[in-house]
Amino acid sequence: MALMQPLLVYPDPPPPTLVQTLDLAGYRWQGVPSALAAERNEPEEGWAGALILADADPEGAWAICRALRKRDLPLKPLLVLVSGGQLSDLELREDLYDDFCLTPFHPKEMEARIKHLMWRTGKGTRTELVEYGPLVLNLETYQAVIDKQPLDLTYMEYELLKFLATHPGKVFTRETLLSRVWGYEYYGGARTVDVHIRRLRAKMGEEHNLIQTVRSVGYRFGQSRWGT
Amino acid sequence: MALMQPLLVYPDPPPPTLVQTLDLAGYRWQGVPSALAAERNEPEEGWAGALILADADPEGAWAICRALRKRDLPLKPLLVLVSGGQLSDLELREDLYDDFCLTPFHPKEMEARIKHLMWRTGKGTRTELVEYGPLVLNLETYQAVIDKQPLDLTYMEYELLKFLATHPGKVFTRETLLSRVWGYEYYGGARTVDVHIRRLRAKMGEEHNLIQTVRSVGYRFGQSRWGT
DNA sequence: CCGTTGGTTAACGGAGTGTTACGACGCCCG
DNA sequence: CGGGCGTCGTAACACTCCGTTAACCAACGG
Repeated sequence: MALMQPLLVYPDPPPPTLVQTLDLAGYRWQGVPSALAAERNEPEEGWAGALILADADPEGAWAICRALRKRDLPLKPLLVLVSGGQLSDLELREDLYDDFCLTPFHPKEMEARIKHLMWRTGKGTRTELVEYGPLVLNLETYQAVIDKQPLDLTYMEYELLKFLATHPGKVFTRETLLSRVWGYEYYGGARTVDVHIRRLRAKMGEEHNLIQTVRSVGYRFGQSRWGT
Repeated sequence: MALMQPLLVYPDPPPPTLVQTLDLAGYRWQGVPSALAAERNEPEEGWAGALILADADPEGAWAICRALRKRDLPLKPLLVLVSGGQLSDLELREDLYDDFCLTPFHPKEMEARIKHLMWRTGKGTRTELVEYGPLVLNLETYQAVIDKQPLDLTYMEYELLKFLATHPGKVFTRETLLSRVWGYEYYGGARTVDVHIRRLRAKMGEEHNLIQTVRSVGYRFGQSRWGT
């Protein structure tokens, strides 16, 4: 059961039970203490996937997930380990993980999940696209297209639009957007969101009002899947 | 908290713990005893996904999975429930399921898996709804619909209607409404409530008198639920 | 250095909200 | 039967708050 590329594991060092499970299953792996280290220690062949323990240090764990997802190759099989009490944390972070496993975990279950995850992404759909009406986001190339015409978006604009477009219809407060798009510990004026929304609207053209403002609440992307 | 399409569940009837979990989470579901029944009883909207219990009758369960996968629309979110001893069974059947869960399961884990599966496959996510007769409030999108036609409500109108609709039949004094909808330490004229009630009634149309005034007391939403 | 990107601030306009005034209706009591 | 009183519906008005917008500044990276 040899794996060409190593698994990324957070934190470093991982707990003994996890080490034992991975070694017994024959996986190559490497612990990393931070997002920066993950980037720096990345092997030339790249990571085969990531295994993030979130029960001890949830904040750091989700930060890592976000960092990994925002990389040039956001498509890593990403498995998070959470405690039972953290199940509710998963709800608003659907996009940050591919699968999860409860701690304490059954070694066989962990192994099965890793295997299935590899299988899924191996034969997987390479077309990582987000589409909504005339808008298409290519998550691999970081390009946006509307009405078949390329959009020139900056990094933040792209991230904001991506987040909104992956949750169509849902209303988000500025605070939520700041925490989910900018980062959890971000502290800045809420008007920042307004301005970025405005720039997005300007670049997308006035003909499609894909982003609607819900007064006294926040912003919403697209129509509710629901209407009519 | 409703799902447009029902979940397919095998076997029929499912064990009580599963029934309870699904009902508590607010999912529509339907048990089917066989692959044939699954095809025959398929609702017009189709299945939202499948939940296959494999611990009691593995043979039958995998047969169902195979049948579902071979259909014209093979890509259903398919979740299998297996016991710890069956983990090795998963290995050779990677293509027959999208996710799995160990029995006995944690209700919250099951709910999280279903939700994540729905999200992954892009199918409609479970939306939090408040429904009463012809009125539907979508709490995620801050949209209101009556007789399948969208209502354009302001923030306060929406909040007031939401509060009333979540307590159908109950009478609230203006003071109570002011404190529960506007805020606890709100101090303002009681006629404020009247005006908002009026605007709500106007926007909802005169044909449904969903909001009734109880003279000298306050307002009530929906029909009173006095027995007789 | 200059150009790009991200974030802040302040002014402006307008939708949303609360108040007031007045008329209509019902109820009690003479 | 008919005032008088309290309650509710309605419309108009004024003000507050919120979102938009533009301009400005800071942090980069070449």
